[in-house]
Amino acid sequence: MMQTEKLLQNVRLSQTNMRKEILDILDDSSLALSMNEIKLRLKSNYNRVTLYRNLKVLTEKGILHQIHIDRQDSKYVLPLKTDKAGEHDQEHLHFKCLMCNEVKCLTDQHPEQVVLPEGYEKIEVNFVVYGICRTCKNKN
Amino acid sequence: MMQTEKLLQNVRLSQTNMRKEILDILDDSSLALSMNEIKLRLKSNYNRVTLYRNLKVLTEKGILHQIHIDRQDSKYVLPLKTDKAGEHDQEHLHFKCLMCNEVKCLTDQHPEQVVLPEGYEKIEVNFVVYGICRTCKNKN
DNA sequence: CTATTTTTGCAACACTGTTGCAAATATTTT
DNA sequence: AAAATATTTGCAACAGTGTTGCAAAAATAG
Ligand SMILES: [Mn+2]
Ligand SMILES: [Mn+2]
Ligand SMILES: [Zn+2]
Ligand SMILES: [Zn+2]
Repeated sequence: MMQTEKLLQNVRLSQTNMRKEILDILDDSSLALSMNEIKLRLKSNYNRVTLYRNLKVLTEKGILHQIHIDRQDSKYVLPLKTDKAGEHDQEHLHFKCLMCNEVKCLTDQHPEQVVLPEGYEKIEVNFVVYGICRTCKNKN
Repeated sequence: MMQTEKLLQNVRLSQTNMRKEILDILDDSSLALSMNEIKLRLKSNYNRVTLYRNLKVLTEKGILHQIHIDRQDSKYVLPLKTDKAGEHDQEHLHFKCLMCNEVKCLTDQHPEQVVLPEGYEKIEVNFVVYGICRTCKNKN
């Protein structure tokens, strides 16, 4: 069980049911989840705008990390997952399987440091590899 | 002037006005352009669905390359630009300036080869770096 | 417990994605 | 070049996400 209360407290956000559920859902999931996948796992029928606003604020506060898969897909992960603390500390790639659509963080490899042109400043990165996962490959 | 006719011919797509304009617009642009930025540069008022379908089919045929910036932004480039032929051949990073929102292909650097877990197959990559460009940096 | 602050749900609108279908246009065949 | 065929376009329509304003509800501070 994760200390959701602590996470919210640290960034001075109220402890609401939806927020605690979102964090629990992501803590339990081994995959990055979309807004809709999170919505389907919520216990009650919350409003979609509220979910949108909560994912947004949790991302802005740095509690959640948003992966931009493509125009119609974006996924969220909880870097401080109970069983994975620390793995997310460095830049890493993400993998989206084009058959099953699952998204995984490839935290065991770290891309070399990005070198930008003179005068450019890096703030954040979004690295996604698209392909076929092992499970899907073994199915056909 | 680019051989738009050749490009379309090669993939057996009809030579329509919109398609030729799209290719000309991207050939002229030093930046990756969004659907809307392309729409604004079109000579006549084409239908947005048609533009969407053309960008889609041109991307599927491999003539255009689509960069997934984030959930509300995706950009298109013409890798075979008249003055840049070949630069796009290898995997490369893209840079989005969070102040001016411009997106550039960083074709002079190539990230090291991606290594995936055993059994995974890579099909495509999408690497985006967010930050501040030199121009914007010099403004403040 | 009360006052204050924050969050929620709802309505409303914007934009992109997506499909079906008939009309228009491009290509192929005679 | 005209007719036949294949492809593309524009329009209507709907879906999903993003986004804001605002009043009601819930959480937090005093
Ligand atoms: Mn990640
Ligand atoms: Mn590029
Ligand atoms: Zn898969
Ligand atoms: Zn800039």
